[in-house]
Amino acid sequence: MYNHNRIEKKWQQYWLENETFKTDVWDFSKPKFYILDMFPYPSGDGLHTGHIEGYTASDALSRMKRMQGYNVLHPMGWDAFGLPAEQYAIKTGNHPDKFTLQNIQVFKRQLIEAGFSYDWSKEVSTSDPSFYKWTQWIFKNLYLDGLAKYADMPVNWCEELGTVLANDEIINGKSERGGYPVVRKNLKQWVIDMPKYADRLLDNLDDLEWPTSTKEIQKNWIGKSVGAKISFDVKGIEEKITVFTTRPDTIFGATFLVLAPEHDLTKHELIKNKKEVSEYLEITQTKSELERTELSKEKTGIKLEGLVAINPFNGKEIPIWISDYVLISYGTGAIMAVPAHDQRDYEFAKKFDIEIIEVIKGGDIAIEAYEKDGQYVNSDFLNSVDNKKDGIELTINKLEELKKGEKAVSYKLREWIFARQRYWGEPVPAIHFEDKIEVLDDSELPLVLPELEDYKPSQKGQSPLEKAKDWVNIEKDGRKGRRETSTMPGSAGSSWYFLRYLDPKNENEIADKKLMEHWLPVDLYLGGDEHAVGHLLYSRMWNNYLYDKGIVPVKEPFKKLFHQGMILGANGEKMSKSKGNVVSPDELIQTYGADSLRIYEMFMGPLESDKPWSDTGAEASRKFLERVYRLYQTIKIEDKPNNNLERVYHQTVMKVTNDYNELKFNTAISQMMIFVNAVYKEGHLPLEYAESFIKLLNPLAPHITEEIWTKILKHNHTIAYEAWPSYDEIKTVSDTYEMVVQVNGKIRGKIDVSMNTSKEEMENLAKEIPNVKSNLEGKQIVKIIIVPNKLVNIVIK
RNA sequence: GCCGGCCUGGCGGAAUGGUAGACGCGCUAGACUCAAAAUCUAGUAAUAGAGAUAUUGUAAGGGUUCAAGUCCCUUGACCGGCACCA
Repeated sequence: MYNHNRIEKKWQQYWLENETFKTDVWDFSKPKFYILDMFPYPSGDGLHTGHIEGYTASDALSRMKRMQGYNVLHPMGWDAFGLPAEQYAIKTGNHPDKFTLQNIQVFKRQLIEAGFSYDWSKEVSTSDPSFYKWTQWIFKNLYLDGLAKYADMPVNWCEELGTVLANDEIINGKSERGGYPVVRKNLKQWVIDMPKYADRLLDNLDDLEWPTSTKEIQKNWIGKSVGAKISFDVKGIEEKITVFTTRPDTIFGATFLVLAPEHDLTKHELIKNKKEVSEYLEITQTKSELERTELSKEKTGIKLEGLVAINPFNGKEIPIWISDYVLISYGTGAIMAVPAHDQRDYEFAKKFDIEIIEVIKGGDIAIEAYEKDGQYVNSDFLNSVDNKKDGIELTINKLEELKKGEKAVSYKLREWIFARQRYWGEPVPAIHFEDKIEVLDDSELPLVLPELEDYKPSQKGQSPLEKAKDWVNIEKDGRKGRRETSTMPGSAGSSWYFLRYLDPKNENEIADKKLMEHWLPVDLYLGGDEHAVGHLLYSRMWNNYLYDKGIVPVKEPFKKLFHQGMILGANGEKMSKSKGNVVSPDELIQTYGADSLRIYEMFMGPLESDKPWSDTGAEASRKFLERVYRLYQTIKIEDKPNNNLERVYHQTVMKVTNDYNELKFNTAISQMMIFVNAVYKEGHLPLEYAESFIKLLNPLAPHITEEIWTKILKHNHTIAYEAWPSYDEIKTVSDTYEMVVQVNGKIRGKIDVSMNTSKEEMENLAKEIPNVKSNLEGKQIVKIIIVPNKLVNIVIK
């Protein structure tokens, strides 16, 4: 039995005292490796098993890379501002300010006790003024460059949380935090113009080594559609109605237009049925987002009497309707409805008895809309065109000639709603003067969050900062103004924190340019997949923007991305307090030790999969480490070679090295187990192998290996920078192998032969095996397939 | 509805188109022990057989191939994302 508590404490202290893992970022003499973890928000719950999982993986890779001679940057910090941290504080009756600091202390202790090799001299916290000075500075620049705007627009309002929310913070019409209802509301709000970067965020994905699923999620979220904008004249008035459509070629089937309820024209004075229209608008406005998008519900709408649109090609009059199935936030907020070839328009037309004109043959429009390809009919100049692509192109060309339309793209990606009417965030560094808005000068940053006793959200849409009257009302150059009282969302600080680790104390810029040039991009970014459309999109956008400004030298911040899977409870369900299936890292470290916990979480299965927890499995990892420790105490370690172990040793070095690089820790561990089993069987261990094996195990079990390295192998300093073992690929293969003999693909025999036996010899040996012989009896050999150094397959008839 | 992923023993899982089940857990038997734990040894996909061996077997069905867990098609279950996006 080894005493994990004593050994682990001792080495954790040693690493801290000796600053073993402090990175000299200015040392450019070695190849760099920047390996980044998604930093946690410091809730009072402390670390959970999922944190340990991802952080162990990145830590193991960091430790190997150091031993391989890389200058490794492996930092950690705190996503300390934002809704999660603030909600947690409110829930537990604490002030977020001190509470956050307290929680950070707990997290840091836990990370140290797990044996992670972070360089704590690079620690950052998003709620620290010296950090958020630069968050505000980036915002200021976004504003000056027209990418941050104060605009009147429909936003997501959550009454319960007392704030607006971004689209990625809403799941199925409810707030991600707390699951409260969210409604659409028109409000003046700070937004960041994500759509402006939509194309680049899409195109750059091709160059990133990211999981395909994450790329797909981002592609879907950006939701690029190519089509056309078509402008319809409205009879008798100046205003036109512009619609966006991906199928301009179906325009001869457009039998009505539909406007979103929020569309400007719904308030036009020539509308005859104003009363009914405003009644309809009122009903739709009180609906929550969830109700409005209920798919199962029947379509509703109302016809605008007194206004008709004109088809630009044939002058046909087209009625105009309002319906909430058209969204103001997508395209132009108006569509041309082609009921014959769009199911939604079809349902609407059926319900309100509107004409349905078939323009593409192939379906039966008496039953349903036909949305596939086919020959054009009833379509004037398009009737002779035989495919969709040409039809669309020709239509757009004609529209352009008539000056009635043009090619257009539309995105689902919307503005990032950037303000929160909450206390715990970076103050937006802007002042509202009577005539205009101004952002603060660099010299006025950071704009420090005022201390407030009562920081709780109000339900009237006002920020708690309104209460800090002295702070809000200011006079500048003789003009009276009011500070913006909204704060920034949680994702603000996390959109650029990876830059700050390079140079966390720099007071003059985000980070020294030379450092950014050397260290960026992040070589490997590890974290959960729940940030696929939030943080991972925002930070890409900010980085692209900073690249455009010449501040950051790379377009994309994270070259390679990896998501660890979730660790589930033993019952296969997500760990949660209410289900009572949560396991606590503190307890596990106390019982089994950090090394055991690390080994177990890496051995459970592939890093990327969700895996259920098992108590016996955690115990088994402890037993493996015991077995290793016992091996070094009981087996004879001598400075002389052992041919019986040579092959398995080289195989182990090769497999462990390759698997670590690919984050396949489960198979690396099983190979180390195979090696240990082989050594026990042999009863003897050459010194070279003994030392190398401890190096191989060190990244996953750093404490026990440091102990063995110094106490048993008698070295007088840390193993952290010892050279990583090398292997000889030739020595990984034996000189004999088990040749498999198949008859018609079924195994009929196996025989040991020497490597590189000739094909003829292989065939002859195969035919001599009794069981093969009897299978061949009386049969005709059709073909013999020989795979050198592997197998013989005899095909018979 | 659209997009992506996944499905292998009792369990976690392993398998560059070439011996399915590595490694570990659990279980069974044995050694050690007064006994237990720990440790060690052997066994452990199913069916039949004392055994050699044979047959079946990677969600279901089909296909390609000398050879399929792996490639292709169809279907199903589960997980995730988006969803009245024109």
